[in-house]
Order: sequence, then structure tokens, then C-alpha cells
Amino acid sequence: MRSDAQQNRDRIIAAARAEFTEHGDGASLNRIAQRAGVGAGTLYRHFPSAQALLVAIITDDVAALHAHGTALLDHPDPAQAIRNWLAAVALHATAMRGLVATELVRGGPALADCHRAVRGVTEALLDRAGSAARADDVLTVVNAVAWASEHTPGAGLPRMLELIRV
Amino acid sequence: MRSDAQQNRDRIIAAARAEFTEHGDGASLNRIAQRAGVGAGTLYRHFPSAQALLVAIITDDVAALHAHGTALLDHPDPAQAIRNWLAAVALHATAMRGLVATELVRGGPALADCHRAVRGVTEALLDRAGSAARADDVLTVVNAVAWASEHTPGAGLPRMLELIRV
DNA sequence: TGTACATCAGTGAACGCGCGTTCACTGATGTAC
DNA sequence: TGTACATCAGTGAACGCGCGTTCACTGATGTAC
Repeated sequence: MRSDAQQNRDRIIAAARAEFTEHGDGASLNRIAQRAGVGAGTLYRHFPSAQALLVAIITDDVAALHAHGTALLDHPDPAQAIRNWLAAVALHATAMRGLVATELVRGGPALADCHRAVRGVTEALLDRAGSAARADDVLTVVNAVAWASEHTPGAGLPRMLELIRV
Repeated sequence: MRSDAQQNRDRIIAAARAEFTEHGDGASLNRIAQRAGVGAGTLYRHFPSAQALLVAIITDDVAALHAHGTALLDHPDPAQAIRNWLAAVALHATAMRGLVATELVRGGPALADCHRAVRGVTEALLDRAGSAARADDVLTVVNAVAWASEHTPGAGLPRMLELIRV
């Protein structure tokens, strides 16, 4: 990729983060292009839709999340490890007004690799803690709770996470 | 209210139910008016916004839900009663592509009366089952799970509800 | 019961808006010699 | 290293679309006598 193209791509993603954070699902592609200081056509050359942008952002972020989860596999207390992990997953999903949670819950094919990685770590941590819960169910519930915490005035994410049985 | 006005109001609400069920948050007020066979202005005379429509629908439905909950206070098994109640709440919240859950989670002032009634029953049932959980938290989590079950392909609402500790 | 009339609900074309998307054109980048 | 050039990324005005919303007009309803 040409160096100026790479630069624009990065600027578009940064602008999209800001726009999604500010407007949630009311984000506008024209505004993102404006914020990034590029023409609308440039945005389209890189990302054909708002969802493509969101997927790119999430893919970036999941790498760090996954590393954190892998490290937790060495935690001395397996029960605490899964708790910490779910809190981290929830925190990640609250990003951008719950849009990340919404996209993760939707679970389209574009995020299949991300999902596989996160599910793998979740399964390992659940197993280690002696839980019989399905990783998919647990992740969906955690994402749902993260989404709700972003939309409910005065909701406490940690308190709601404690209501999840693992 | 004039009898023809009442009739139109009813038709608008029925059309809105259908439209919300079909299109979720992509529902259009013009289409609702069209489905109801009324002019756009008529819809506005009755409901100033899509949210007002949704609130009217939910208010209707919560009455039945509340009656069910009150009956459950006489259930011989308190633990089973709260489980049944949460399942009923979740089922109610899955209506119209999760739009009901979204609106309930948002918890605006227009639904304050509904919320108070449902919270009251939930508190009584939790108390009777010896649970220390906050009714508000439990309801938010249940609504969140209902929302997720509507948006996740292959998610099992009952299985996810079992992950909630009460 | 019949009629004249005031009220107010209903109509629906039209408006402005901002959206996503396109495309003919411009110009920066990187390469070949 | 310097230059000519091909490639392809970037531009941004313009488009069509469907949205929410308005309002001058129509006509049905219910009432007063």
C-alpha cells in the first residue's frame, strides 16, 4: 500500500472511533470523512460501509484483549481468572456507545476469526475453573450486559456482571 | 375522543406493531401511516414520534405482564416463581426485534409507571425467594439477555437465562 | 325525529434535510531508465 | 543522482433516496334546537 494511502487509512479509523463514540449508531460516513480530512470517495476506497469500519476497529482491539486472556491462563486462582476475563471482555464491549457489543452479539462472518480466538480463551478459562457453562452463551450474556450498561442510566457494570453464574 | 379517532388510533398502533416487528429500529412513520390507511398528519396527531408509539404499545403489554407476576406471588415454590417471572419478563422484552428490550433498558420517564409496577413485583418475588439481588439490576440483565437473544443467531434464551444468578 | 351547523379529526402533497454513494477529474507517489 | 512517466489514491460536488414533519384544505362526527 502506498504510504499516503496507509496514512489516510489510519486517519479514517481514528476519525471513525471518535464519530462512533460520539454518535453511536447515528454515526455518518460523510462526517467521518470530514473528520479525517479526506474526501468521501477516499473513505469508500478503504471501507465500503460503516460496518466494515467497525469490524476493522474491533479486529484491532481484540488482539490486545486476546493477549490479556492468554496471560490469565497462568493466574493462580482459576475462579478469579474467569471473573477478571469476563470483566475485560465486558469493558472491551462497552466501547463506542455499546456499538462494539452490538456488533459482537450480531456475530457476522467478518468477525469469525476474532470470535474464535475469544471463545477459545473463554473455554480454556471456564474449563480451568471447573465450569460447565457454554463459552458462547457466557460471551453473549456478557456482551449483552455490557451493552445494557452503556444504555441504562446509573447501571453498574460490575454489579451486573456478578449476577452472571459461571 | 371521537369514535373515528379512537378507531384510527387503534389501527395506527396495530400497524406500528407490524412495522416494528418487520423492521425493528428501521421502522418508518410514513410506512406506519400507510399500513394503517391514514394520512401522515393523522399519525402525528396521535403520536408525535416513533418512541411515543412504542411507549403506548409497551404500556398496553405491561398490564398483562404485571397481572401474571402478581399471580406468581401465590406460587407454592418461590424459587420457581422468580424463574418463571424472569422468563415471562424476557419473553415480553423480545417483542418487535428486541425494540421493547432496548426501550426498557433506556428507561425513559414515559415508562416510569410501567417500570415501577414491574420492579415492585420483581422485588416481592426476589424477597420471597430469599434473594438479595437488586430488582433493577436483575431486570436490566434480563432485558439485556432478551435483546441479545433477538440479535444472536442460534442463541437460546432459556439457556442464557439460566446463567443469571438470583 | 329532522336539520343546520360548529368542531375538529383526517388528508396527502410538498418541504427540507442528511444520508449513502458515485464518478469524472486532479495530483501525489513511486519507478524505470 | 536526475528526470519522465505510469499508476492509482484522493477529491468533492452532485445525485437519488427516504426520512420526519408541516399545513392549507376537506369532510365526517356529534350537537343544539
